[in-house]
Amino acid sequence: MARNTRQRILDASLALFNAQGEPNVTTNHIADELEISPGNLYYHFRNKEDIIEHLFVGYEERIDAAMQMPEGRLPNLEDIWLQLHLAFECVSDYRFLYRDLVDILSRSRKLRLHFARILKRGREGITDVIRGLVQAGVMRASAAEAEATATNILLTITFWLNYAAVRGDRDENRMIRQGIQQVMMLIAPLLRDAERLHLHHLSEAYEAQ
Amino acid sequence: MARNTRQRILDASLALFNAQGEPNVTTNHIADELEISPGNLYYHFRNKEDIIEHLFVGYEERIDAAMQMPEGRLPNLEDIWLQLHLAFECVSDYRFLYRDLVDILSRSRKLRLHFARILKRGREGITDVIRGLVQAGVMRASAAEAEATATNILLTITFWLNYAAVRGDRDENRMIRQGIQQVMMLIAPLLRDAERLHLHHLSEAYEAQ
DNA sequence: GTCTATAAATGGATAGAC
DNA sequence: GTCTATCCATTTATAGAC
Repeated sequence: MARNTRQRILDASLALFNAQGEPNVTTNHIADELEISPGNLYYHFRNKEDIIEHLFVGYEERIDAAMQMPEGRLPNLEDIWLQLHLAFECVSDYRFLYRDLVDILSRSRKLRLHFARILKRGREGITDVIRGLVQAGVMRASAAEAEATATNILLTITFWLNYAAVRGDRDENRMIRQGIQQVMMLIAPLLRDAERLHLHHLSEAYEAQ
Repeated sequence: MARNTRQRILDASLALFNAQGEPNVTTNHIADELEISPGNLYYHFRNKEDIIEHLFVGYEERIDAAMQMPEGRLPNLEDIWLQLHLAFECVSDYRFLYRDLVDILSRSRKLRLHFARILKRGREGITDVIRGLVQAGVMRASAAEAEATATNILLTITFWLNYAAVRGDRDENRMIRQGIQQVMMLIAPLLRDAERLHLHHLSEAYEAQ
């Protein structure tokens, strides 16, 4: 049952962190939720930070997977849509991390380094896609505009859920859909007419679901 | 000296919150910093939340002032630059609020309502400017693009400092300059050629300072 | 207005029995 | 592996003297 309890602690912690915010969840809350003793929890993890670090490992795997672009060919608009979906859903599943991002990272040099690396990889992936679209003639953007757009997309993915939360939005799925639409609208002005039209069709279809 | 100590507590709190993050600053830290007793601090404020709420009042005045657009005429690019500067500097001066935004707002219905109102007003102000530029023929954007751009600018102003912090940026002034440039690059693709050129000239001059 | 002293509560963490 | 009991440190907050 060791593996089991350990995993249950991680699952319950993630759920509680996401629901109430990491600063508002104590190790006692987690133990209570699972109906185990605090001592038992501390048998499996050194401390709360240790739990967070293990959750982060799962997050990092998820986000790395979500950042994998189709190899050997240029992504089309549908591909991009899918990638955004994967990214936003990962962010959503680990939203506790983003909710108090600066504070959580400030406590751990390790997480700080890993997150910086994730941002860097995300930035590179997005930049590659944009450059590819420009070269394929689908998109028109100066080098500076391409850079700014990449930054902008990353910023939106990273903080969209916080923005939605602060505005008072509660509906999880709606938040994600709006985030994706927001990113798509950012790149729309850079697209050639045909693709721009295509994008708006996709957007309407998506909105209707 | 009552007024004096009260104000010193607010000043010291703001400085400490900004430097270390609000969750990491206790009322004892604040009292220590001022070399007054905790009891004295609690004579002037009911609790930590009370201090935050009073700081928020100052913030709200600042941000409201920063959102005032020139009346009776269309803003030009230089106006927009100035507005962004005022906005980013206000955000920077009260960055503790943005650093742990979701958590701080989650604790106080009052702050939540006020902040939602600020976002709403900001959104309206930005939308007005964009619409004005479109009508003046300076900018080209569909209604949906204009909406998305307004949202995007607001998102950037709100979370740029966090993004910079997470990337490991320390230089305060550099962060602000980059934030402004980032916003300007967002609207560049929507501008007519002449204004776009003008913007890039402004941008280069700004970068060189 | 300000201080000292201290209460009251919480949260993190450990020792030792089972 | 798990529990009970408990300790320690921190933080908030108040009472009462000056």
